[in-house]
Amino acid sequence: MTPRIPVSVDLVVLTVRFAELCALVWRRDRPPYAGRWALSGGFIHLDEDLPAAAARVLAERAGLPGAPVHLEQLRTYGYPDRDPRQRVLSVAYLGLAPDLPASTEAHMSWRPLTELSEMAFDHRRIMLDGIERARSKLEYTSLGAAFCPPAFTVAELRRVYEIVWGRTLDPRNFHRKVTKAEGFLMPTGHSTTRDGGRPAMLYRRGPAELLRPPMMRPAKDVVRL
Amino acid sequence: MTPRIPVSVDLVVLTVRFAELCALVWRRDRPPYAGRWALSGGFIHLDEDLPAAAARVLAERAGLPGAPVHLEQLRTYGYPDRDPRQRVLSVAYLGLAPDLPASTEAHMSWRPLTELSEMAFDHRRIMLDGIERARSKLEYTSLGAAFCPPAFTVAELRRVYEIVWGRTLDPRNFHRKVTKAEGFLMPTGHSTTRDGGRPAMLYRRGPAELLRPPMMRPAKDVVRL
DNA sequence: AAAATAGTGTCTATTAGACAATATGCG
DNA sequence: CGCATATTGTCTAATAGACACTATTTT
Repeated sequence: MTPRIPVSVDLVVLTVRFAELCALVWRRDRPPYAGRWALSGGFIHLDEDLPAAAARVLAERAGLPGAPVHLEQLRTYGYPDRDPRQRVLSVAYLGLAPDLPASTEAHMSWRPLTELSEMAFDHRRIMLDGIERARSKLEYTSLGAAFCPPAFTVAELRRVYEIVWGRTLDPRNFHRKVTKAEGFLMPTGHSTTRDGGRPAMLYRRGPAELLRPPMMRPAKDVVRL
Repeated sequence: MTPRIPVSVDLVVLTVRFAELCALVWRRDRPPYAGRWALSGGFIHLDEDLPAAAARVLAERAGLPGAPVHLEQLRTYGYPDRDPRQRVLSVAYLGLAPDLPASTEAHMSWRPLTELSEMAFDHRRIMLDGIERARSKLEYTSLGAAFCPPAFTVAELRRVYEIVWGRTLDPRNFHRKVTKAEGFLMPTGHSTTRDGGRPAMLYRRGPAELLRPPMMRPAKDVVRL
């Protein structure tokens, strides 16, 4: 007889708003961990693929149906006591989103990391793993643009990097790096003054997914979480 | 009622032998997929942590108890039809091992990739994901040494890189890179002539896990699998 | 000595890091 | 104009890629 285990999908959905890295969470209203912040999650259905379950949780539980969120599998958490009621295996997904309104209907809200020191279950560990994945993916992929609106300026992209990495970056060197990286940015032909000052060119995400050579975080930030 | 699913752990254990990248596999002797190569795996026990399950499968099913194998979680595969008998969720682990004898008792053998074009279930996809993980980890970590014996020469480490990446590397530039990388190699004070020619210094793995800046694969190999 | 492999050095191209100067909007 | 931000450019340091040379063993 093979042991069978309940399996859930939990989502670490990150965005950048008000110059802070925020996660999409809700406040539990019943035990266990009543009053603590929790990631959105749900049990997978018996005939459901994992990416489909993640998309469903994003739409139904996280309240972001159809939103342009980059979703990728993060890792699986299976420590037997992670849920005190019963053993639950959790396949965590990482979502990177532009600054979208949180669904009040789904009781979700964006909270900066500083407010999330106490979370339900092992959700803080999962969230920290997601943040570290996001930080390292900005180094060697073009995923930083997933935090931006469809058309964005180089400075807006730079602020994403600065906030996710927690370091200021030289605007001129950053500009050189991303505009010279083949396929990272596609000019839209338009510009905007929404950031003040001289109008900035607007770009869309290009087809390139990898950044070669990578843009390394300044060494100070390489410390483990 | 929450749906419960059987969960297995499958192991992609890789090594370098006879100048080839090899995976540890066994030949299935019953349906489904009778006669095909399969990864070692097993169902997780009800009270067992995932790393513990992976270690147990490595010892009992893969026949490598106590062997110095680097194990890390790879990813989770959950497509409903991946096992035709019943839905099984598989948490895959990647193992990197030195050239160890395969256990005949466990009916395991090391097979080069070229022999593994047809495998049971989705094991080829899992194995390819493991290989891609290994290839990319060689770029930015010191894990190449996990394929080597406890004491090894720079040339032996270089051959690991060459075989895993499928590219020849310049011996002098490689030597400079790894010997100047802080904490990658620790001199043992001994040397060996087992590779012929002038005696080579023997090193042990150093404490560093990350290689900064990374050693990038030549661009030709960056293509997706 | 010849062959084989290890290890060091040198030159150059590329890239990152620091920083100056110019451009173009707005109030 | 004066201010804010964008964009281009320049100089320098670090690193990678290409390649020559010397060192130390075995046969």
